[in-house]
Amino acid sequence: MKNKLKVLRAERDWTQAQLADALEVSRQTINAIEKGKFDPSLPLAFKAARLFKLSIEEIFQDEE
Amino acid sequence: MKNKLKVLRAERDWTQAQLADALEVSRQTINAIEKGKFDPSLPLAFKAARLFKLSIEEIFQDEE
DNA sequence: ACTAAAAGTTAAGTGTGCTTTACATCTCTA
DNA sequence: TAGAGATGTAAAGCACACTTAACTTTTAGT
Repeated sequence: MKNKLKVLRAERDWTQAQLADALEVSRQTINAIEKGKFDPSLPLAFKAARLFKLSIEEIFQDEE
Repeated sequence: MKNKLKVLRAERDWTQAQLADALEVSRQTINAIEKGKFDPSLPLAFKAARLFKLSIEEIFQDEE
């Protein structure tokens, strides 16, 4: 599962910690998701979509 | 997390077991998701979206 | 009413999403 | 070059996504 969190953060000049705060998860969780260590839960994906005003599919891309 | 799996199944006249097969999960998993016992993982949500040719948001609705 | 298939439910087990704590590395600027 | 903020990484632990197996209840056809 790929994702655009790092780019979306960069566009807004946010740190991992700031994004973590906005999504109410730990900084390590954001780091791990950005680095592809694991996939977010569906509720967390929805939260990110709401935050960035994008669809889940625009933020996260299934690699088959 | 609400979802339209039961309706989408009904439209196609599929059983829970058939949908489970198509999504490569157990029948109990489909039942539990339909009954709202837990949320699917993001990869499983993507798989369902591909299967039904719908967006994740069209199948699963976050209730806040 | 019988039967069979479908749906519902429960219990015990495995893997992973996410946590806290802690420490290491990188980058920038004073 | 020292220090601060940002990022990366690791370990231990908890909650939940998902499994298999087994059983009960509902639904529909004959």
